[in-house]
Amino acid sequence: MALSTAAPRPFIQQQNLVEQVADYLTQAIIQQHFLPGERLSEVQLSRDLGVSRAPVREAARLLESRGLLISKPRRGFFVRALNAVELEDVFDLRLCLERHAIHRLAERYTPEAQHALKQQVEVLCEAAASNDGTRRIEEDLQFHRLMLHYAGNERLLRAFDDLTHELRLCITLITKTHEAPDTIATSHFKLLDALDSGSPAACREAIDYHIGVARKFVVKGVGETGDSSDEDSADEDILSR
Amino acid sequence: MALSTAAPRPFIQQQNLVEQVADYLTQAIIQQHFLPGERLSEVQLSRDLGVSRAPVREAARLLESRGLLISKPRRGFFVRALNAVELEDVFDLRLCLERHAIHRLAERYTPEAQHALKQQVEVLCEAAASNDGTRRIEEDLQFHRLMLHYAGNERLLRAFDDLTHELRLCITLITKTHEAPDTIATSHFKLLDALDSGSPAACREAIDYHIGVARKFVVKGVGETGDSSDEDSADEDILSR
DNA sequence: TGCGGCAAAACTGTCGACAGTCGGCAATCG
DNA sequence: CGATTGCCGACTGTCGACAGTTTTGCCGCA
Repeated sequence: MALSTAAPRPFIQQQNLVEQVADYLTQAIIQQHFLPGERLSEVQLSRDLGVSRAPVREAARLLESRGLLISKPRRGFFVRALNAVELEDVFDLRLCLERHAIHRLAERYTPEAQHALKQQVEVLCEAAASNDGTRRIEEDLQFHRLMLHYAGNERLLRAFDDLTHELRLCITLITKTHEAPDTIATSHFKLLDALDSGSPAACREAIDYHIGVARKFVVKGVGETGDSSDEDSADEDILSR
Repeated sequence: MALSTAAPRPFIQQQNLVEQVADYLTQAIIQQHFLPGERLSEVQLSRDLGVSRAPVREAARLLESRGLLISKPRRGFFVRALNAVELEDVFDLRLCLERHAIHRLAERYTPEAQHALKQQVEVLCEAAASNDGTRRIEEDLQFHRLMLHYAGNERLLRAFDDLTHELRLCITLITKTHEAPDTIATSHFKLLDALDSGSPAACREAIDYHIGVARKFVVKGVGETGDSSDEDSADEDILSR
């Protein structure tokens, strides 16, 4: 577990078309170039991107597994639209994961982890002062990702990453109702303090407060806006194992 | 939210080729027809199943997102092999999810949920008496799935389902070291009692004990057997956001 | 003017094919 | 005899095409 900071990747920049298309689609979705509920035409995307339909389909499947798209048989792919309930569920799960992570982290709080988190808070504060709302949120998420990482459970981290993908679905909504810069800073400093104290109760309280504030801001922003479109599905595939 | 116990699937046999291939691959993997670490040839699968490579590729991507396969660029798909650490992580995350779920469930414990869970425990006891190890585990998982379902968070349920897919990866290992039939029964009755009591502490204690026992059995079964093959990956894609 | 039905267009699901790449094997050189 | 290099086979990544289905737009009719 050395401090592998440098990325060993960019020897040659030959990544799959699938990944490229997936990245493009992800960016397009979170920047709302494709609106929630909108249908994505495979052929049109193929034409626009200058590739065939196969990579587009596979990229779309990838994004479906990440919760950014939804496929309906014989109908194609649609941009996922989170309604208020689904968003509440997302934050509830996030609370579940982060509670667990911060407890684990408190048990194995190395100086390395402490340093990395403090540094990220500084970056976060810097970003918070800027006007780039997306960057603010990304740095915020990165701080939490670091927490999950140093919690020492790869699978837990993956579950968190899956969640953040869905969170990014309504990132533009979040930017509008995000906390004030100084609130962000103090809120994260509280997390650091709780970790320094090593008290499980303090950690839980800090993370509960933190997620609670974020949830309040986001859910407030959604309201009735991003409702799940024309879903006629009452409760379909529930319990089908 | 009616009690839809029966599987609503097999109405018409005409589901996507992708799903059919995915189901076939899933079954083949958990029945160890494909061994962990084994490479899957797309063309061979296409020939064997009588379909073209496109559905096979998409199904493989689906299973990759579920953690059953791993794709290496230009190399193809390989059956995922969980090592001891990864399995520990899986059980740690499962504990995290189920703790949260049982707390939520205790807060909204309806007679309907109570009835469904009791019924499932009966099915489970019946299965436990049989010799079908796979069925025992499936009914066990189904009980927990019901708990997650009645916890009232769809996203939480999805995270759990993702986990169980990975759990099924070593289902044959689990069957060999699974708990004794009567132990299974009492262990689940304890969960029901804790829920009936409505005490968060009791719920937490019951679920911790329950998962802990399961973890012990499974991890013991893995030991050095299912190690992650020739993974030269020290710590690659960590922290690459 | 509004509505229902029909035909055409567009789209998805699936297929076979081609090119670039990777791994293994053999021949060659030190 | 061991290591290196070039070649060959197999396979993946990508493409264009076809069939069946869904959607759309138009036309006739009330």
